[in-house]
Amino acid sequence: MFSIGELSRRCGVKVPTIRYYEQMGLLEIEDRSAGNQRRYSVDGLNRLSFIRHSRDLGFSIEDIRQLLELSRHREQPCDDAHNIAARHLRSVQGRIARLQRLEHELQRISQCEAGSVADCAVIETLADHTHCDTDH
Amino acid sequence: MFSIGELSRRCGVKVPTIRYYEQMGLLEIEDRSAGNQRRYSVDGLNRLSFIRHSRDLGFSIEDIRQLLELSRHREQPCDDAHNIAARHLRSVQGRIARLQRLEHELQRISQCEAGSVADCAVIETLADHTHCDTDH
DNA sequence: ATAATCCCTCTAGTGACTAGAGGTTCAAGG
DNA sequence: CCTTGAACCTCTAGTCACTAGAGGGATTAT
Repeated sequence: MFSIGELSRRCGVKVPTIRYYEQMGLLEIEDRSAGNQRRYSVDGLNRLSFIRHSRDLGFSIEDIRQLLELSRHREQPCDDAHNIAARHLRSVQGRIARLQRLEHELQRISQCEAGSVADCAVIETLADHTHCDTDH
Repeated sequence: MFSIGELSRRCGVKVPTIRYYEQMGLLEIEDRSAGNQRRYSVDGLNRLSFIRHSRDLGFSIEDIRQLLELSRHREQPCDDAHNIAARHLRSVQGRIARLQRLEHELQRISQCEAGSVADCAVIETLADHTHCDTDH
């Protein structure tokens, strides 16, 4: 049995975050000490690792709730899991594309060699969208 | 003089968002109608365009506050503006790099051809970090 | 027994909005 | 001039995934 602090150290998830996941219904407390402190088994540890890893990969709490539910039914088809992952992948790709457009524009306007605000491309471009290369 | 609704249409910023920018101290109201409604001049329109464009480029409200302040002093050197833009560019690049690692990993685990949860790479990988290629 | 560390619950704050309640003002048509 | 409907006003609360802090109780090592 682990205390919440031990679980925290083993999974690399902060203590208040563990309590937050519990509140969100991702992680049940299996037991309490006589003095009302949370006690976890290796099951809890595995479940929290799953949650942490999913969060690292950018899945939302809601996605994780569904993925956890799916993972409990080992004989079911895994299409739903694939759909969740595919949707998330598309969202990540969309964000990358958008950020790359921003990167391009920021690089361009950062090349300004002006000395004063009056001629500065950064300020100028922000004030007037027509100075931009791409949409964003 | 424009009403807040006109400003909204011209700048493509929603009405509550304009009021939010005002509350954040980015946009002052220049005038009010007899019945207490906001009235803006072309100055307000330019300022809101600046704000909107900066937001489109991903600058934070705090960054925009500083950029707006800088843009008022046309004779000052523009090093500060460049620093803000450069810092933001680095942050965008960092986010791109991280998202690309996620993309890679999500693509990899999405290639799973298993039919059931028991053998599904998506679920498997989430449960066990050692199945990953890269850090994230 | 005591001190240090851990843990408990509860509330509120973050950023950049968005939604809604409940009421007032404006502009156009009759 | 009067009515109607759209637009406007302020204020509060909700979003997401945490994080910080207050004010207390439990556990563990000495």
